[in-house]
Amino acid sequence: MTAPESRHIVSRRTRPAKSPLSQEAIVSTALDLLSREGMAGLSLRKVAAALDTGAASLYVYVANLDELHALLLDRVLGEIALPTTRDGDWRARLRAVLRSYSEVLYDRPGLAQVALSTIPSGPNMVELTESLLDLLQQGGVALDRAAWAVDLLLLHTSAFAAERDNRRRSDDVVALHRAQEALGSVSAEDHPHIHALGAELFSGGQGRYDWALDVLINGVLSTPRP
Amino acid sequence: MTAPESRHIVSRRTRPAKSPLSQEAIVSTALDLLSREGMAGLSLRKVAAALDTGAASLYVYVANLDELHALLLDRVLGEIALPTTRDGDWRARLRAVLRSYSEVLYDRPGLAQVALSTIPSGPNMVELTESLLDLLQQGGVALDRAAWAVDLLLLHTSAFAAERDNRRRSDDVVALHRAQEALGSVSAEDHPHIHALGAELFSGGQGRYDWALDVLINGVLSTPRP
DNA sequence: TGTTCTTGACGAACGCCGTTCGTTTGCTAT
DNA sequence: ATAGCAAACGAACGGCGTTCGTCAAGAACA
Repeated sequence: MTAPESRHIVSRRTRPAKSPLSQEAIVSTALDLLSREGMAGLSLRKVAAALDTGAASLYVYVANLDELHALLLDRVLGEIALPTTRDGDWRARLRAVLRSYSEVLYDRPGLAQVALSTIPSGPNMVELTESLLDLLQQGGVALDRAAWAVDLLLLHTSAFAAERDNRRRSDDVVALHRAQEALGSVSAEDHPHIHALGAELFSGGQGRYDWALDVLINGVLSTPRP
Repeated sequence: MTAPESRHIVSRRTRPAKSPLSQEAIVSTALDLLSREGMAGLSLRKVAAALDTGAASLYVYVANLDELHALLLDRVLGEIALPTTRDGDWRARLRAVLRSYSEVLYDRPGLAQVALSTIPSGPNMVELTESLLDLLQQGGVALDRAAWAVDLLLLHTSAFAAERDNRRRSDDVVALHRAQEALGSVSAEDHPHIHALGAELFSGGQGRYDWALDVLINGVLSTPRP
């Protein structure tokens, strides 16, 4: 018997096996599917099937697909390793948090796109935001500037993860090749810079990410808010 | 009679009215639909219907929906106002080009997302890339650094446009409100920075964009490539 | 205990979607 | 005139998110 609160979601948990369907169970199952097949292979119907029920049943716990996406995102954000100390190099810690954020997104194909099309408000996002604000503060960034900087850093990192994610999709491998050919075969007269660069335009993996992050941090440190 | 090339797509243009269906016509029609209803209201079936035909007919000129998206994107990039002079303030010109890029994406709801999930290789993208490389060069940025910077600037601007785009969707207006409440009601003890910021976390429209762009430019200028 | 009320579960259906297949149509070149 | 062939197209396949009406089971109450 559960507590006899006047009236509230009580969700008979008293059943033994065959998990009684809950938002948690739905998100967990969806996360499984996501890790294995990516966003493309994630649908309410498939999640429901994995839970051995019909899609309509999910709507008791989840308003719609978008909400499920947001829940997935916040769940995943919980895996980010947040700094446990305030000693030493704040910049390294900031880099580590953002790298962790990036990896966590990248590990779930398509999730980075969700991060870019969702306004997150889950508890883990709150935690992450607070951590980043603190790190910037440690770096001497004033709080109002840090507010904008956090948004910028997260936006950039999400976009970077999404780009990396795209490049591994087999469709886009073809597109990448097309792009390399298109940019590699321009005339030296019409497009001297591109011509001079050649394959350089597509170079750089991890190094490029690190550089971009330093660009942002340096920029934040040297650009006061209006 | 058309030129008697041995064998090639000849596409009987000899018909008078009722446009004979071509990639150009398809992209134009899709662009109409896009501007009016956004990406959400854009489907091969609707484009085909607007052309008074069936969806299957489009596959002669367009490999699939993704390719149509890429074609749309590059077509739209053609509207960007590229600089016509190399005199004066290169920074202002760079800002103007990127602002133009951003506006052009923002005017078509959902197109910014496409820019983030497509590896573009169309002629207008080539032109834009060359322009940006040139602008950075004018600012004294070495070519190899500029190559990475162009990618970073475009990625950031696309992401920013996508974020702005999201915020206007009615669904996300609700989500935004939820986020404001979630961040506005945290305890001062657990999350002192967020608490101190309050509504500040959501402030800033154009000013925020301008600041972010300056962050990037300053960062690029002060961060050498490894 | 018996009866009503509430709410989770769920099958079926609606209206979309991208893409494929097989066929028909109409021009071109022989 | 006819053969060849690319374009056009109708129909269908399998998938999707979401809604609706119904059913069943536990809760609340008499």
